[in-house]
Amino acid sequence: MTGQVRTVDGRVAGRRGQETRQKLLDCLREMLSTSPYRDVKVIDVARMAGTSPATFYQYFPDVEGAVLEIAEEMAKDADTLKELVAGKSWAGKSGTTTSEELVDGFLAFWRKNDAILRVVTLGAAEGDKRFFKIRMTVLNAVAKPLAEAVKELQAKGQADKSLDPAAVAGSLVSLLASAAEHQKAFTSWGVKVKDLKPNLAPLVYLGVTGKKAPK
Amino acid sequence: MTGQVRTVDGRVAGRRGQETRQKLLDCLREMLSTSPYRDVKVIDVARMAGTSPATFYQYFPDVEGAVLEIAEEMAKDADTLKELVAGKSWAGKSGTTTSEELVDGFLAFWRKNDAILRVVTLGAAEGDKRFFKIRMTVLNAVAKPLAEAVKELQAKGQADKSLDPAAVAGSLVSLLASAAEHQKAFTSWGVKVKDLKPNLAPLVYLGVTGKKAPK
DNA sequence: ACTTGTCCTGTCATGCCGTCAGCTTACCGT
DNA sequence: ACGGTAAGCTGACGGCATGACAGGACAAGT
Repeated sequence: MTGQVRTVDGRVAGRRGQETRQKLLDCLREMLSTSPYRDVKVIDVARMAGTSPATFYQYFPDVEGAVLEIAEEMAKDADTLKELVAGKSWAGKSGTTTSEELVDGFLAFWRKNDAILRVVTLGAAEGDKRFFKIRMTVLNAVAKPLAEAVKELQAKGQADKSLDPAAVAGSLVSLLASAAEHQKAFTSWGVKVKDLKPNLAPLVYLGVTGKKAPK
Repeated sequence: MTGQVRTVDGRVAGRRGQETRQKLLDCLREMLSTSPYRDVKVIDVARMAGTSPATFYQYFPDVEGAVLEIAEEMAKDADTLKELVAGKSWAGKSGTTTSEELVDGFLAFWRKNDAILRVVTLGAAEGDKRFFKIRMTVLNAVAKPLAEAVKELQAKGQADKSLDPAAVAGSLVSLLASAAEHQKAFTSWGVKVKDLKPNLAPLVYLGVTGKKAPK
């Protein structure tokens, strides 16, 4: 179903080939987290993988193509983020717990994938549809269930109905993404990294429920 | 005092030189808004400016150096953002107006400079101190006075004192920046561009005052 | 050992990078 | 008007990355 892995010139990749391919992806990932995206060169990736540039071009059309591969892998992984929101309660103190766990889980995911997410974010901002779609997959993993939660609270009359649930959820997820990507900014505002969660969680709670977080 | 403009090899730039330099910057700016950052080449900028690559290198060490120049210019411009918050009232309905004007002004600024801000954001995320500083200058133009406003409200007992004003202000500014940079994301959530302001403004109000926005 | 298809790399044409020497142009004092 | 001086620009060049291809190495089955 998922079609075998293929080289650029159409051959199917065997065991050894897939290993090489994977090694190239791993090295590229490593490279992305140590050099500016603009400076990542095929030749460096190939060197690090102990192979030649020609080999790289056998498996990927260019650096961007390989980056997309890594990004898609990560997007699959983002599915686990759904469970941070789906089926969770926002009532009273358990709502506080929910928001804290959401912030924590989201920040952890971003931190784990920060290098690739940086590139995805850039690509999306530049209007590249493929990167945009990947970014939306990640954000939606949280935003969709979050919007559902807001809608339910509104239906129960426990939240401000004048707000669009999708907009609220989207805003909160954007906030989390931005905070995760630029943690250093908060540090320079005097907010220590370990204080990030206690400061963001009440805002999430506030956004979802429209009420101050209970003690 | 502000030292004249100098070429890379130390000559002082005269009238004609400054014109060329400026033309190169303008073309680079244009280029950034039409091509992915990774694909912006010195030779293209030079061609567009009707000059040669060698001339480019006379005024800038490399593409990044020229980008920094553009970014610094923009950062100066960001000073006007202060007035969106400084001295504004958050009481009752005038608070609604304040938050709406803030959202509007901020989004407009970001839209106007989106290409260069994209690169600045990337550079900052990659840990480049020069880009980080520029980004903070822009964000602080809003975040600092906003934190002041929150602090004052807290002092008057009109806002939740358990939250760090700097963290709240930083979060809200991050949210605005993220929303501005990824307006298309909201569109894909079914939030039209013109609905962005009415949806973000109440959140800002909510974040600052801790209360639901009045009608 | 031979065949077959996968896998890798040497090599090459092309194009961008970044530098330098040297030519042209503008400005200034006399 | 004229020459001197510094600013301004570019052609040319070595170096390196890109991307394509053909051919050799290798593994597996017969």
